[in-house]
Amino acid sequence: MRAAPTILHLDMDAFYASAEQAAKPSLRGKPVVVGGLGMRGVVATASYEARRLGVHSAMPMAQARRLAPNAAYLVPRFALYRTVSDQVMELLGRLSPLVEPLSLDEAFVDLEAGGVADDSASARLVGEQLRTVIRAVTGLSGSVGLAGSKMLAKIASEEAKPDGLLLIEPGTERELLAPMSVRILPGVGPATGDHLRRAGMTVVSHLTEAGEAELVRLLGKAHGVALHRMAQGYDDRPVVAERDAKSVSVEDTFEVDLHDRVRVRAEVERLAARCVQRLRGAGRSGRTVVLKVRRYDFSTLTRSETLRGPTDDPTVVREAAARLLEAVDTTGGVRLLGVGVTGLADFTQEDLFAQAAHAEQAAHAEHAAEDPEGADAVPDEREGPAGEATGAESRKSEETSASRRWPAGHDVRHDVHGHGWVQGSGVGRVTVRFEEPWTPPGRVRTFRVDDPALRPADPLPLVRDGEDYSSWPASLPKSLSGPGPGEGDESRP
DNA sequence: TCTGGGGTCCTGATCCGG
DNA sequence: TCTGCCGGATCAGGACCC
Repeated sequence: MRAAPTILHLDMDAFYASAEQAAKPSLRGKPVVVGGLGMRGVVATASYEARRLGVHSAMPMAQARRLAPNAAYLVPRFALYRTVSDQVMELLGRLSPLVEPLSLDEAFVDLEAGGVADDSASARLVGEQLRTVIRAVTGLSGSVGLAGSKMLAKIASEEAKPDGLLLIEPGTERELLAPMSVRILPGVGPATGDHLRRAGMTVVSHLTEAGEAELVRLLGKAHGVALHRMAQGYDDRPVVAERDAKSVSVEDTFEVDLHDRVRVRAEVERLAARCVQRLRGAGRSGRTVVLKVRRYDFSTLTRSETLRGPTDDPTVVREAAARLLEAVDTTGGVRLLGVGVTGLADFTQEDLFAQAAHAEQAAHAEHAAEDPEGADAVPDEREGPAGEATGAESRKSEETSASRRWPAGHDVRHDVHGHGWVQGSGVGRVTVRFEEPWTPPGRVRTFRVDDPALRPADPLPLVRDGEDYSSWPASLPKSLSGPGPGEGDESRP
């Protein structure tokens, strides 16, 4: 175990919801819920105001609406979140070459590898500066955990939330962990948590007392050994800067269960095309095609087929997925379909067999009728912000064209009233609130959905004319053995 | 009242070849 | 030729994570 707490874990607070509040002044201080708005949507992120009402991630949207009927409900805008995430990751990259992003809003940083910290004091200084700079650049708050390992750094940031920093001093790990719920350990979810609880183990100290042999007996080799180590605070997983994806998949849950076999087949073909599009976008090919089917009763099954070589040919993947579907009983209804590819290889290793098959097929039929690039993966109406977030929704739900063109929360611009966002739409009308991230809460107006003066718009940056942090963290002491940083943890760059 | 989408990793069963 | 053993590949499912 390393001595110094120089692994940093950053976790942006209620990221999607906070970004929406930053973009929409009228929502600040109010409960905001971001997630799928359809009948079968779930909560992706709830603002802290909404959490106080009992709303949390992964909760069915219908339940959230009952708990917080007056909250603002918005569809996710990944383009905006990715922009903010890129800004944050760029700042982290200035601290160290070893940055491991876990998602859009979370990452590990090895500060020692970056030469910016080698003890508690210097690590804390970097952490506090980072929080300050992130707030200045993005307008959002993030919580920082610092410890000697990834597991503890993550636990620390969790404990620091929201908008805080916690450093776990070396030597204090075990007593800190001892009284905590077993659920804080990575790898302990609902099932394992239940399992352990039935064996009388609810807190971390119970795990260390039980011993490795007992945990292996209960949970199996890999899980048992790993958990026993984690419970003692041991975790030597390194921060890994880049890791290759091992699979690519797409899936859709349908607003209403599918019963028509023809429709099911058509959806599988569509998903296969989308999957290949993503695969090609990543410059990869894959060898194993996986079909996923969730039935009406939520039981899920997968079927897979391994080809003789990696492929990125839409025809090959589509046909494999179709074959797999033939072996699945879908009577009773299908709730979800998914198509994935694993066993990824580099794009250059073209599957000769598939190439030959495709060439042969092309020779037989003029394929003007269908586009092998997967044109049917592109939603019918691509104009406007409805494209990315709700393209799939629009085809499978009964939504009106109004809600398709004007998704809740998306930005718009009006010739007369300026920049705003869609508060709601329906029965031929769209309601817009006109405000910008740096204005006071704005006015609400309603228009016809086909008002020519109203157009979709790109998100605005969340911060305007921020301070210049382009030289950060140059002000940090390069020589860590020198006089060292000041005691204050609020030293601004 | 229900339970998203995109991933990772592990386990156990089965098959196959040496 | 038969049998047993072993290891690798494949397949399906489950748990977990954000």
